[in-house]
Amino acid sequence: MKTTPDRPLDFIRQIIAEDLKNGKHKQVITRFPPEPNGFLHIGHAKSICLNFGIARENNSVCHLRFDDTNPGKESTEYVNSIQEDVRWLGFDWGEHLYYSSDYFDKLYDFAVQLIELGKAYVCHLSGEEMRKYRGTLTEPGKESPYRDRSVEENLALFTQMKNGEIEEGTCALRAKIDMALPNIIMRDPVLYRIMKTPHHRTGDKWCIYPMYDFTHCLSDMLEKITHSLCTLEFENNRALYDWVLDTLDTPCHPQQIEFARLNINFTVMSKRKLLQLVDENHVNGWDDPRMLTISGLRRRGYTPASIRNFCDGIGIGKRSSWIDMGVLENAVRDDLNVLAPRVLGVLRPLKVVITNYPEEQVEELEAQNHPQNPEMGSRMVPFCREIYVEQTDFMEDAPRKFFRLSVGREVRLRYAYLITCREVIKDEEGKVIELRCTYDPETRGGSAPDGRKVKGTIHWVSARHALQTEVRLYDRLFSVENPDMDKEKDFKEFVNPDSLQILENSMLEPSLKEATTADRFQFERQGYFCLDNRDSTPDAPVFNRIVTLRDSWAKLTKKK
RNA sequence: UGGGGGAUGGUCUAAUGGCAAGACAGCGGACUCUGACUCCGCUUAUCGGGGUUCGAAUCCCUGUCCCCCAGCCA
Repeated sequence: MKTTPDRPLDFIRQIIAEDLKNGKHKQVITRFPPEPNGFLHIGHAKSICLNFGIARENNSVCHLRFDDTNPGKESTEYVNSIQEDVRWLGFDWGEHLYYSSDYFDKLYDFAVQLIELGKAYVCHLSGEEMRKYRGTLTEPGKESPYRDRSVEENLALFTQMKNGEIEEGTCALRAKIDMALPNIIMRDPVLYRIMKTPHHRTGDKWCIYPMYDFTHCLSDMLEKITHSLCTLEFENNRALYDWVLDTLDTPCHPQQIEFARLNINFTVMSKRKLLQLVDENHVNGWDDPRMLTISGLRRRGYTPASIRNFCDGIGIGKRSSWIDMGVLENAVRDDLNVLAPRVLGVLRPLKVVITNYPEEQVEELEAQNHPQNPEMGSRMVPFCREIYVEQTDFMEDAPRKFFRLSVGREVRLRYAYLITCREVIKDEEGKVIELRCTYDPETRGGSAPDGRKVKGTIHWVSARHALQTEVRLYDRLFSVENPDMDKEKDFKEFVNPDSLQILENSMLEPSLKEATTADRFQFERQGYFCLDNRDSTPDAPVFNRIVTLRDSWAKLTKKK
């Protein structure tokens, strides 16, 4: 993994480098603060790589902190999946696992302090009323009639709130700032609300819970975070972050810095929308291989390194941007190209009978596991009279540049023989169901002693030895670049109906019987594949296509 | 409309007063027992208008466009 980037620092790393250089900080501490209310997705991966990456580059630590201040939406199921995902991505928080809920006692004390300072009050405005009092973008708000309660009264009321003596929704603790400020966030924001909901960690202990803006800055401060990195939509909240820390006169004051969140085209990124896709069965769960959740990517076959490389490659900036899905796909290809052993697998089989090959004969032919890397060795693949080739590798009326099978044309069977197509067998409906070919016994291994050039090489599998499997081909989940763009239509109307294609009759070379869920393969000329970690069984293997190979032939034919 | 941010090829990122660079995409070519990989070449950008300066993507003024904020969500 890269620890010293060979490119210029992004603006956040520049700030940090400067802070270190001028002695503002001796070491940096960052944090990744997910709310445990859903599964992590590729957008979180960007933040994880940033925060843990910065810590690693500076020989420091990044805290994992669950921001669990809204018990109705949060659960330990999510806590566990988030830890698994961060670890899988290759990061380690060491001893530094924290929960905002660990700070509830301290947070409560800080709230009391604020009241004593005359900087917070208990407000009995209803939600509806509070909205009216808040004003609008252009008009200032009005002060709450409860704003000038005495410190004693506020203290007493806040204690009652804490003790469960007040019903949910009847009042809330608010900061006393300024109802006329143009930044609406600062118009006496709510700090604590009553919620008689048990918490997944603190149980029934609390019936008041602190709001994000109050919790986050103080949690950062308690953990001595130096740089608190978050996304752009929190820019307005920074004023409140700073206000809380300034008025409480805390021993340290972390710096919040905002960066642009990740957007990728042909997908949606918000937890809310991902949840809808799951709940309404547009996909099969959070870990559906078409989902850009970490668990979905893992199941799809993406490597942690490919996701890290992707995140490092897209950069950190402040302008909202859209990354092309192709960049993500390219990141796995790059990684797998080096790592993945090559095998032969026929996705859509077409039977070929080699008429001049002895009926009972079987040959074992040597095949390289990775032509660019001889150290990965070789294996033996069986060959016999009947084989399968890819349906798309045969064409009846083939154009001149189609370097594959057609009557009268000669191609090379990868690592095997040169064969020539002699005859096409069709069923009653005219569908091609079999090819009759002859082979040249002099070309064993794939090269012709007379030196004749054969342009096309195709993959094949011995019919007698083939491993028959299910293969799942995935395509982009949405058929438009930005599913959210159309305000008239729901984003789910743009789900790509062909995003999952199941092939039940694929024929793979027999060595794949040994495959495990840890393996990833390149099916030559097709793409990268792995065993599905959920549905595959030893008796009925299921392979997922991680990503296709680049296909300049497909590109060419599409153009015409 | 008040406030907070942002604008560099098709996309993303760099250049921090001194030759606008890289990646992805695209196009063309070389190589090839994977139409893959690799390699070579090419097309394409500083939001508009003023100003400061020998020199501006960068500094100043001005305009335009885009994003965020009116949850007792985070």
